[in-house]
Amino acid sequence: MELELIKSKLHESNFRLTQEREVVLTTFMNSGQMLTPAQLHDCVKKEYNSVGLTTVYRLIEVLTKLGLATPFLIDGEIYYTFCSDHHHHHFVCLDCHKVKDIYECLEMTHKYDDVGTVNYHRMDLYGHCKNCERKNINVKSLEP
Amino acid sequence: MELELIKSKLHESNFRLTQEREVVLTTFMNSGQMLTPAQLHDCVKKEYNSVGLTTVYRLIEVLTKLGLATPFLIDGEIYYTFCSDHHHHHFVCLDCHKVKDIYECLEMTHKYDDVGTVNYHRMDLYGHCKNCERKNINVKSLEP
DNA sequence: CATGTTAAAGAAAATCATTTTCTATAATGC
DNA sequence: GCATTATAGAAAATGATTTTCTTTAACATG
Ligand SMILES: [Mn+2]
Ligand SMILES: [Mn+2]
Ligand SMILES: [Zn+2]
Ligand SMILES: [Zn+2]
Repeated sequence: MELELIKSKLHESNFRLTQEREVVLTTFMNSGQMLTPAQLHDCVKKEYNSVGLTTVYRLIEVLTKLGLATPFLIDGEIYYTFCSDHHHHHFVCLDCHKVKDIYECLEMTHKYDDVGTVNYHRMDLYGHCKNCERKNINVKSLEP
Repeated sequence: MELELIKSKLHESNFRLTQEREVVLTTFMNSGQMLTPAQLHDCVKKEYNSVGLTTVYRLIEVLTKLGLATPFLIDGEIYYTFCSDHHHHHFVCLDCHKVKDIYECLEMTHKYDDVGTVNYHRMDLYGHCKNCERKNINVKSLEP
């Protein structure tokens, strides 16, 4: 999903397209991983300097409301990842925190009619991405 | 899952079975819903009085480590529900916060080998339980 | 391209959930 | 019982997030 499309979505909802938002949004989208607000703030500071942490919090709030950011609760910490607003699932690497979208959905929702009305569902897979797998093998091979 | 089994699990891990823990644990298990630590504390106070909030926090921490409590992130709040430690999925009612276990699992994990190694997954269904569905229909029928 | 309107930025302060500290108590094993 | 040690609970500390307030800049309008 490209920046221009997101910008038009913000625009549609009467949010202004400030320079700060564009900077944070670009960093967030390009990271490909889940980040805490503080981590995102750090990433932004590396490239551009001085965007307030408050501004980062506020953008994450806006994106979450619009369905463009998804929160993950890992070990008591809340992380966010940028997301398109079409339904999909996620694979999260527990090492590097990279997130991969999984667009296959078994649409199993209807199978659970007996519990009540299912409005939506989410499925998260947790593990280790191929990149980190490789690294971990190399680390192990160095052990005594 | 009955109380005695949980108690033996705690015991195995060298946790002491205090009166306070038994009280909080019983309340937690019987609630059938997800609760914030503060909400659980309130529930406990209704029946027995005076168990410290700190104690509630500590029990939730212990249970989570043992895989006997599952956290849910709903609208920025972290809720916990008591859980058996066998893999299963959940249906959460967005009205009353009751949680239903779903023991069917499609074991689809292997299908996603291409993203990396999947250690575990979770699937959560969100909606409205039959009880709340009924209530909501009644409420609607009262509208002008 | 002014200009008025208003959302948003940022700094500082406030809030509030959670954790830590410390002492007294009670659970456990012998 | 008795010694050992984890835990309860009160109070304080911490720290993430939110709120407040003033200044700035985005946007619509003509
Ligand atoms: Mn996504
Ligand atoms: Mn469960
Ligand atoms: Zn990885
Ligand atoms: Zn319900």
